[in-house]
Amino acid sequence: MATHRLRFTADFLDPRAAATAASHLVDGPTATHLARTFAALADPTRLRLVSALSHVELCVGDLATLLGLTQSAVSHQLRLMRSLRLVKSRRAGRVVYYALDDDHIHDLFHRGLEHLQHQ
Amino acid sequence: MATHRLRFTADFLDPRAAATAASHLVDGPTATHLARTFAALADPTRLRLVSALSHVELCVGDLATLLGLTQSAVSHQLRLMRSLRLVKSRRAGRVVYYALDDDHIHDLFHRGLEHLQHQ
DNA sequence: CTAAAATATGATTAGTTGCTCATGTATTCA
DNA sequence: TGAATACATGAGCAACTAATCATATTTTAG
Repeated sequence: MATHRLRFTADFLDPRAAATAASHLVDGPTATHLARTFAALADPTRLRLVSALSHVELCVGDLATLLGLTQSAVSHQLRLMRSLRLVKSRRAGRVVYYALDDDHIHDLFHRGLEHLQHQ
Repeated sequence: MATHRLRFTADFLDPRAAATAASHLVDGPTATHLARTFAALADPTRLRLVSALSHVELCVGDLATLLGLTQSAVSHQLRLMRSLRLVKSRRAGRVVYYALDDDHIHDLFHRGLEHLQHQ
């Protein structure tokens, strides 16, 4: 949580508040990493894929039919989601089944939904 | 959570799995709305602003100094964050103080951090 | 009233993104 | 082996985004 030490010689209007803020400020690399995690959930298609896969695994074609998208669009998104460890794949013959890789993702997704309903 | 009724005459490879997925699939508008929430946290600068404001309010200039950004860049982000109800502002003379508008946002932010550390 | 300080905002731009289209790869079946 | 099925992928494009630069607005001090 704490960042590198700061010189408060810079003229802050409120040095005390700035010091408090600084002690909680996340550093750049951490912020970038965390931003990538949220960015993974910052797209309607990916959110719908997460919700579809939240209780059952599905193959690419069925996901495409379900969401009303082309197979290509879904496959591109799944590749991205796999690189981000959101989903994992399992091959069965010529069919590839996708499932959530991690409960945490579904948890974040659910927290987000709760946040929506609570306002 | 449940979406509109689906015709399963479409040839799903696995109709049972598809029906299960459909019952959990979020609809388009909800997904779009939720995506906007996550998108608000999908930027390193906004995440750092949230962390800075997590325990204290700060004025625009001090936020800019703290993050090492221009006043303009910070002001633009704060305007966006205000429109998304992430932060609220309070004017005191010619200084405008910003604070988190909602505990839920800090909660989501924290959940995300936990997710990072847990892998 | 005027200058200065603090913040807000419009225009522009480089970078990113999500989809489509065409094509490539892998696997099964006749 | 060859056709068909399921999925993956590269190129290209339109839409979006976050920063910069210049300028406008608001408020205080003199």
